Amino acid sequence: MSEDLLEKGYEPKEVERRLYAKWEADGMFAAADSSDKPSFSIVIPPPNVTGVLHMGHALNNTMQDILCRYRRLKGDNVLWMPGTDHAGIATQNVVERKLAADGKDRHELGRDKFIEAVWKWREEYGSAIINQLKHLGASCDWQRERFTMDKGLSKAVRTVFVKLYDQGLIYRGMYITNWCPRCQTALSDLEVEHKELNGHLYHIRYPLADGSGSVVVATTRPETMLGDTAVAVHPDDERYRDLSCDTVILPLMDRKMPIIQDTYVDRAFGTGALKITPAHDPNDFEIGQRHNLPSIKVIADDGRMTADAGRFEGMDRFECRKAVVAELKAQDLLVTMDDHKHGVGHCYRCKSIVEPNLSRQWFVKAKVLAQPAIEAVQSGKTRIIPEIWTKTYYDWMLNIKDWCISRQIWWGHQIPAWTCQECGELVVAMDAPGRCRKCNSEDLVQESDVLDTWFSSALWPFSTMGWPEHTDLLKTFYPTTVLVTGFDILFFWVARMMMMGIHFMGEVPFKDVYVHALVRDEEGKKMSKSKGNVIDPLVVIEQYGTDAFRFTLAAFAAQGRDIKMSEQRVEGYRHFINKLWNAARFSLMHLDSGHDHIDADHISLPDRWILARLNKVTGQVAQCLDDYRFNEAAGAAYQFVWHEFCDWYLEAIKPALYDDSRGPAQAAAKQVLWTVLRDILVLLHPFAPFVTEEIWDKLPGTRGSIMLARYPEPEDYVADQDGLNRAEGEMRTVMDIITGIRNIRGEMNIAPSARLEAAVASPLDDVRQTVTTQQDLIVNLARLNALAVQENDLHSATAATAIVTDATIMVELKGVVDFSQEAQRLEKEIGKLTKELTGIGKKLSNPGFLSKAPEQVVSDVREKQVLLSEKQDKLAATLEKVKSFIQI
RNA sequence: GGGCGGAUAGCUCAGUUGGGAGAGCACCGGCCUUACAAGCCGGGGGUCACAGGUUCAAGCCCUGUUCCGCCUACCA
Repeated sequence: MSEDLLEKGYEPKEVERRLYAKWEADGMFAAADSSDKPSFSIVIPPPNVTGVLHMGHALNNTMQDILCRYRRLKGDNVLWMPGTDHAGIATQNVVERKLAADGKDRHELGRDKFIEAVWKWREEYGSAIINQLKHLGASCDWQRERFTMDKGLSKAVRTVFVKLYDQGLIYRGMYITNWCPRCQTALSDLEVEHKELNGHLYHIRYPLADGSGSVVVATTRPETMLGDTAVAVHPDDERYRDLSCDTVILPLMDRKMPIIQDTYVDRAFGTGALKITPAHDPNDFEIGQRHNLPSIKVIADDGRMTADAGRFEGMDRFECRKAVVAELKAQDLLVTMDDHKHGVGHCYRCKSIVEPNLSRQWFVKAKVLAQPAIEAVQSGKTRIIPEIWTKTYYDWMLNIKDWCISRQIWWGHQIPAWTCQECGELVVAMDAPGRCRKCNSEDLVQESDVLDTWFSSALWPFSTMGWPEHTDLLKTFYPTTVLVTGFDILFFWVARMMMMGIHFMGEVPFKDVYVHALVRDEEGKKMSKSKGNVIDPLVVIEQYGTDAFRFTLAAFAAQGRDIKMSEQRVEGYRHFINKLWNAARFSLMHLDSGHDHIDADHISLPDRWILARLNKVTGQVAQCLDDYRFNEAAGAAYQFVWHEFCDWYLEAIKPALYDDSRGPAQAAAKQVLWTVLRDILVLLHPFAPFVTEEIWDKLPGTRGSIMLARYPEPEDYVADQDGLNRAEGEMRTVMDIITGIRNIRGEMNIAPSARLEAAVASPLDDVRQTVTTQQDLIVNLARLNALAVQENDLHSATAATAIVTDATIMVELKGVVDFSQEAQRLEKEIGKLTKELTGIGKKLSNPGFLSKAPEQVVSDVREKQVLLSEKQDKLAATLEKVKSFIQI
């Protein structure tokens, strides 16, 4: 017996800490810069440096880790590139809040000091999420960890910016953008969250300048009228064709402005007259450009009214709205005020209501970059899985708008552009130019804006591998094999990586994109702090162990469906981990050495059967993982280990293991047990890395980490493949017989301790032979006294009968049980058969079925009908006997 | 407004070319059978949302309806 017996229960905490440290120390996660092995690479979706591990991270990284560990076992050179994102606005907000707690704000500190404070903050707290990933078991190549603000990545960012600018794909200009008055920065369209709010639609009368009447306009934001510079109507609108005057007077401001005609106006909405505020509405801005209208900015960057708002100056924008409405009412210019539901943009970071605002910003001409990114997916260079997301991807890419990349914050990559203070020349360059190239002045000032965080993330697949240098790493691992990500950042991130990767590397950044679902709470709601329904993965890990948690995530990760997480489910998989542990514990009691050979001449039916099953299941699990069907992979492994290996195989070989007189048969059983357990560990390792490594370490005959093991291949076991395949059928018969007897026992409440007499009858020679050779096994697992094997059914009035394929089982019950129970049991069984036979009969009496269904299907159904009705007849005959016996 | 997904056992969900409705948990009955009571053995339970259609045959394909959920959008 092995000396390394396992403890009675698996205690994950200590094991996880110890093994992870060892893996890291031994460099088990390290990728080779170049290698003869096939390459497999994943770049991690870099978590925000401010982040704490949530369920989304846990799922996302568990999947990546399963793939990486699996590919290592398959023999690949695996790179899992880790890192974090500087998360511009998010991080700045966090640090600002921290300053505010000390009664300070960033403007007091100044830009340089503030950035210093952010770096300091990052040093202190920024590795939190990395440590949490380690708790999850993530096998990232930590030596290569990157940060979107580190030196190399910053260089990549500047290089890309300069190139795109030189190529005319980046430009600067005054445009309407989404503006967050709280964060005081522009936001991209994607960073705005639209929520339906109950507001009002105000109808306001604008008098005609000649006093002959008025035009009524409708708006949801009356305060913006202070910045109106025109009223627009549709050119074909009859209502406004014959106005006596083409000028109106803007109420409250007494400003004359034109009535213009533009086809943008929807005649059916409101009154068909649209007030135009070029400085505060994106559509109005475009109309304004078309008609050369002036823009008057009445809402300042901080959300307060400007001097151009006249007497409303200094008011908050919402306060001003009330004031404007009140004045309009007083002047009898407010025609109606209707309830109106409409979408309102909110800042995705601070949830403030976003204000469309006119400002000078930098943009990327996205359409040019999008086209090749569309084609790459169409041609299959990049596959999106599940495929359903390709349509979403196309839709967005085809309608893509220019990407506003400048942000008016301090934390981020400062835009590498300088303006000459003498002549106004704009210089875009990698580094600060010493002099103006035009006027030679030394007085150059760098843009204060920084880049959108997603600009640097877009370069992640190649910037982390050393680009713009031509590194071995890039050669070996770019394009990456697969990107694993949630659909919530499909546009933010995936689409932009596609664009940048193709543009700068000339190749797609990843061959596959696996898009997984969201993790929700038990009721299917999104987890959020405000709802208080957040389940902390670290708490789950603490309570149930990492392996149980990972297995749960994998088992529930069906493609295209959100996961509802509850602790109860994790508990179920903890049981599984414990089951594995105990199975290993049992095995180790009987294994004292490794085995590189199986004595095929002495292996038993259960031995051959479990090898055949292992063979199939390893192939199945591998195929599922290759197809990103994590739940099926986990399910197949679970079913095999628990319900085939533990429930049947281990029970079946116990007699051989305990009986030393069996010599070669015992030896063969140990060889098979060792082999199957070894491969089960490897099979499960990607899902449950810790417990498998811990058992591996205790398993005699294994050397080094399980991470160095080889994933089992079909030809690994015995040469006799036919024998293996036959074993499945033979074992099926044996198991059916055992289950049949157990069923009688259970249904009739016969104590397990009661040893029974049973007989199996079959007209088929090979069935009888199987049963005869497996007599001991059946006697043992069905808890019999003796088992007779015969050709013809033996009708006993005092026996219970069960019928399985090609065999009849009889269990003698005389003196054991009350026979009325057996009559009831038989009636129930016959009832089931009758129901099934009715369905089959209907089918077979349908001429359409007989003539049109494939021959195979028809004959299968016929065969089944014969089988079932034979069974029914036998049971009916038995029932008669039992009844007559009762009457006696 | 446009688009997408879901509706299957009490609960959570699988169900990949249309051909015998499954799992886990929960529930009921019986077991401390020398790895495991975090276990073992057995069992009950479903008009596959609704209405049509295609087909010999539909949980699966088509059309429509209802109810959830999500994404997206410049109707002031």
